[in-house]
Amino acid sequence: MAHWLVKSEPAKYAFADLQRDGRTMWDGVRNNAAALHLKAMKVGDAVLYYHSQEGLAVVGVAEVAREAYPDPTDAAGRFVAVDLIPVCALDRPVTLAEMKANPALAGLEMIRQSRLSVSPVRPEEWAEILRMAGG
DNA sequence: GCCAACGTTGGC
DNA sequence: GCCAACGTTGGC
Repeated sequence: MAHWLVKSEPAKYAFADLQRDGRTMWDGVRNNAAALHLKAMKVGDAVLYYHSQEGLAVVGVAEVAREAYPDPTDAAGRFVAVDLIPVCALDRPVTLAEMKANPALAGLEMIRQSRLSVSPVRPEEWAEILRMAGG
């Protein structure tokens, strides 16, 4: 099972919205690198949910419920969407500042390339972030 | 609000 | 095919 991290502006779609809805279509990705990651996702893969712009922290865990399919919001048909379901909120959010300050996370893709909205997370990085969350 | 990073576009 | 200009994202 692979691990991922997705970003969302909480003002647009927060983790609480995903918990309320029970499931969401992760659409609107218009970046090729991010789209490649979406295409690599498998059902059951675990996904960290990060709040950008406001919060600046990983706040929850989600799971891939449907693998990549054509994004209905992309008229050109070049990009894909996946479906996500909520798993749990973190006991404590893990902030970007904390992650940047942790040498164990120096290689984290979302830190190395800050604009990438969908990025892979290594197993040891996943474990470290959950540890920081108090889980 | 500013700016850095980075992807995309378009002229040549 | 190169590269400058431009747009977008996202942290600060």
